[in-house]
Amino acid sequence: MAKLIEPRVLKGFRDFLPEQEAERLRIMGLLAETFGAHGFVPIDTPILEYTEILLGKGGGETDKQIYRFEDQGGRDVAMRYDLTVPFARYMAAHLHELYLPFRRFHMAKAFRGENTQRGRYREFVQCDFDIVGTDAASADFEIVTMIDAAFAAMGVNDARIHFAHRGVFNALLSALEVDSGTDEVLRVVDKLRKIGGQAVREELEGLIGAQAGERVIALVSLEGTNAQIVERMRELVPTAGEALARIEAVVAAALELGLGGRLVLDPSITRGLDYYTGIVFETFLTGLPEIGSVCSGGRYDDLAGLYTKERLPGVGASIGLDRLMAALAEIGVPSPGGGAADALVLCLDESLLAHYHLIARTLREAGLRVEVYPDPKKLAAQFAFAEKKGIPAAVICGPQERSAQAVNVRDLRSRSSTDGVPLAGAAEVIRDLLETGAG
RNA sequence: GUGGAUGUAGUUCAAUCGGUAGAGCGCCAGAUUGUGGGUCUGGUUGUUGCGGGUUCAAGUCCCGUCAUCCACCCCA
Repeated sequence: MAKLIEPRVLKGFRDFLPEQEAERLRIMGLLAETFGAHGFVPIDTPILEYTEILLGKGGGETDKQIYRFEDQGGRDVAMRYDLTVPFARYMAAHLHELYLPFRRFHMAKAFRGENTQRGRYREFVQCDFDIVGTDAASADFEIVTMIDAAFAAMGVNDARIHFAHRGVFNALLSALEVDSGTDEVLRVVDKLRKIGGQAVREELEGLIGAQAGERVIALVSLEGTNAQIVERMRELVPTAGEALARIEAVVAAALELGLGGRLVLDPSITRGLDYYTGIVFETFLTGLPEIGSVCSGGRYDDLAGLYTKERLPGVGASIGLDRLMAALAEIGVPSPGGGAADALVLCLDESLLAHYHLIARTLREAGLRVEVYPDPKKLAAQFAFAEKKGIPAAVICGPQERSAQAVNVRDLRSRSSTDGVPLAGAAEVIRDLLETGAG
């Protein structure tokens, strides 16, 4: 016998069992609905791109993590490591077939060859949504409401959207006459919550000197209500008028729409990525902050500058679906679950197979999801199968019921049967059964 | 990529100084061939992640490797 190949999967890549995959599809469905309700349209792009398309924008670290190889035609190709860069190429390629402002969403897998950790995989699903072609505060705020609506749709009431504005930070740095190593400064500040104020102070001192470091710390440590923080920012960085006006507009809109409590102005949010130029977001679950941001994004003033001379400003964010689901599983946010089907037609006698499929079709026509068991196994085994698969009802029909044009309906949760139900009335009996169980 | 921890039955976990790998739960069969959650009886479960090495003898010690988790880095 040939030696068996071990059925293993690569580090950071995963198989999904039906229950997990169903849950993922369910959440993606909820997100698609939410996005659609805001006028966002779906797109897709290839997983594989010419390497030159993907490099260049990301910067050194992402370049190292990229999956790259030569294809069968000798082309230098790479797998997308996020959805934003391919989207930039997409906009440059199709600008003339589209319209502005363009709102799109894109839920798909991305790949990074970095080290794994809980909620961090090498193959992961991102759910991106962006509004391209406008600088308006309305678009910034719309992304906030979208994040809020998306988490609400998923049944997560635990999410806090932290946001800040790059402009405030840049204004402070230029007032301090820091013009080199600003990326470094951003990265250090980004770690504030993680490593603490003292560690950040020390690192900043080495980068830009003690005095400038103190001013930066003063800005990023601000706490209080959103309005209070804006006031203090105005005092600390008087030259950041435009950015502050944008922040105020978003804060005011959030207050008016009643999501003030879930939107937190947090000057320590900077985002390491250097293409952000305006507002930036990170979303945390209050029950599990250590898993990191489950939805991040921000405003960029030129999305596709590498591929077209058209200037395309935009704002968007991305939900890390795998990380989010890992977090929800850990916190224990219940998912409605729901069985694979509503009812299972049992098999008592192989010669009745056509009748079993007729019963199934009748029930399906009444709107139920029905599965037919193929083998005439012991009833106990068929019940156990249904239970394992999460099917709540069984339809039992032997020769006697068949001649009476009836079936027996069994509630697999209460283990009680309703015998002699006319076939025409079976759907209703099952529907009642489903409702009592749900309540 | 760097540093650290972990890896034993389907699952949760045990195994002393290196000395025949065990238990609960689950699973299978029967009491009960058309109605399974109870009880009883019997039974099953292992390349100890994988590959080498040391040893009379390795789950245990050593080296390598794969995977998971933690930190750094980066990020969703």
